Amino acid sequence: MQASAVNSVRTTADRSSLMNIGRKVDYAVRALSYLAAQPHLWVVGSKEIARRQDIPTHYMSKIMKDLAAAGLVRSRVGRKGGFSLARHPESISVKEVYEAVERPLSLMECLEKDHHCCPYDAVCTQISVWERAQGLLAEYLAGISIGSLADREGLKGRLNGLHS
Amino acid sequence: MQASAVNSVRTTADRSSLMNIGRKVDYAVRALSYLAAQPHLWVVGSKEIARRQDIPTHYMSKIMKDLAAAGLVRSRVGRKGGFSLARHPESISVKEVYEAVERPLSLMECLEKDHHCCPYDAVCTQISVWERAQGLLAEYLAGISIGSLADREGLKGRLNGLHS
DNA sequence: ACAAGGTGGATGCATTAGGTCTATATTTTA
DNA sequence: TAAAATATAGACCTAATGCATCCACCTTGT
Repeated sequence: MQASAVNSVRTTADRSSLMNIGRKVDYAVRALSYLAAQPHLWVVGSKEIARRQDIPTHYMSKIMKDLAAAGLVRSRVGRKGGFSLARHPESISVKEVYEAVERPLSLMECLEKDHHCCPYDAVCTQISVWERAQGLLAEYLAGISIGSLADREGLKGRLNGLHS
Repeated sequence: MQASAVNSVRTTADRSSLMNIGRKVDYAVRALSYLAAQPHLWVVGSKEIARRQDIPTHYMSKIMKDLAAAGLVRSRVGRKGGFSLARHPESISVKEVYEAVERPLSLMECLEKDHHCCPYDAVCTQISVWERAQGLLAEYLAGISIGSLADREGLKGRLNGLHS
């Protein structure tokens, strides 16, 4: 009788989380992509987003909270409530989304400002390598907008479209 | 009288492993950097590497095993045994090192060949983004050689050098 | 008033990161 | 040949993390 039946189809076969973008970011991008394709300021309920993009319902609530806290979406509480983008879709980058739900992009602790991760940072030969790698990544992701990923139908809809 | 006293000075304050290069890779690069600065085919015992680069001794043994299995170092068993680079330092890339001790560089499961991580890959809007990001990263890391990171003295030695 | 929504937080579980230890096989050298 | 120093193989341990689920509460439209 309720929408809880389907859920994520993924197997538990997660291999490593090192150097991996997590599901949280995946889900966040999916959700925002869906919102990005709606009419301006259109409010969409979380159930709808979750269903169309196949995101675990309750988990997404937490994610949307993060996105709201970061100022990427606006939420409306109460009946007929839901979410809408708080900014122009073209102005929201994937890097921002990542940092909204995860943390500032950082390939190693050493690279975090004022973190002084290990006593050797003054003489470390690798720091500059990871720093540059991280810079490349950040620059690229900052250049990709949610607008460019807009998805009016949602994954489910488009997948079924292929089948028909 | 023994080398076991110091160990890693890092606090336990690891934050997240998502999108993080792990310590294993850090240690592997340190070890290879040290070997890269030795005379050609010079054999160095693991105790010495561990001491000079401040790597947990037993943990490093496991790492060296991976590096040997990947053909990056040659090992010599028995007394006076140890490790030496199996290839020219300039020909060993950081990407290879990463993949020797960790796994093939992959930002998301979806990107792994033939993994078919989720039912939506055919209609996914984000895959190409992560694919390109991963490509940039891989390309950059493939261009950095262990030779360019060679460290004759090791972190400890060079740090003390600064103090004097 | 009440139902449909978001908010905030407690809780849970499987896996991984990171590391230690021991037993064994191999080689040098005394 | 015995002993010492080394790598190898793998079992084992622990805290933290990833990925959720659930619930009690507060807001708002009808």
